[in-house]
Amino acid sequence: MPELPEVEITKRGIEPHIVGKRIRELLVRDRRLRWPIEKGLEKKLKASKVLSVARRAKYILVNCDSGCLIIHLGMSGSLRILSETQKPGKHDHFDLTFEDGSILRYRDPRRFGALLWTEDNPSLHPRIKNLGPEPLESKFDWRALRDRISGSESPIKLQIMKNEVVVGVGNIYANESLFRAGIHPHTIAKKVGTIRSKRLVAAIKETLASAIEAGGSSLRDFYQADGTKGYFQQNYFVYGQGGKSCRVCGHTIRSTTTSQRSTFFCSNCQKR
DNA sequence: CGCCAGGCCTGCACGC
DNA sequence: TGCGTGCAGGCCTGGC
Repeated sequence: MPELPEVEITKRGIEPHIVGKRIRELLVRDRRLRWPIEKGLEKKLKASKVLSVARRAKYILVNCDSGCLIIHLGMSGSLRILSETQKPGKHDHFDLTFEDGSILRYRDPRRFGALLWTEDNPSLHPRIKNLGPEPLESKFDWRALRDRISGSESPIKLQIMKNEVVVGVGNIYANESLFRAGIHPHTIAKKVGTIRSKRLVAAIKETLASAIEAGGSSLRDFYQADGTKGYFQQNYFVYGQGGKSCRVCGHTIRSTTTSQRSTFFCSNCQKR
């Protein structure tokens, strides 16, 4: 499943192949994504030019001269560049084809992803305007975190997974970041003070940055933008490691549930 | 074959 | 009653 590092890798992967190109057509095979692809989008995109590609949270923004495509990969989505026509698979729901013959192909077996469109500034789009800070930007610091969680009685793990607190931290990296910060996932958020807020922010940044550097670790169904398989490193400290020995201290990694999501932690390394 | 994973929006339940 | 907050439900399908 693409988390922020995978989305960033995908964005970097497609960017050089589509910026500056003119769109031949949008070919939609199945409109039924998380929100149906709006009717008539094909017409709006015809002969548009791609100006730039950006990322906000887990959304990929394809800026065109006629408006902005907003792409979300959901849990099983991927984008890749094809240099020539290839027979589409069962879950290849749309293609964006270019005048030079190349194709940006979207695949998403579970259809939790989305293709949205705005002719406004994309930062004003309803899906984007209420998002919290980007984890890798300097604006996301311990004060920003503390200001958003200081009143909360809910577990810190839930807070860092909330998009209003910080974007791009899904279940895998929430578990990993809390391990790196030495904080038990069920710690009540408002009990995380200054020192631990600093540690947690640093841990989130390190965890995400190193995953991006590694080329995007992920679950099975992630393909890199060029179509080769992702690295599938899965050398996580705690995520998916229930019952195994902690790589740092040797204690057994515990697994539990937090609001219906799987949670992993080392009870020796992580304190409440 | 039944269940689970995952992101994230929506709607409900709860407490002041 | 109203509001903020927390949390469960639902979407979907491949893989165990």
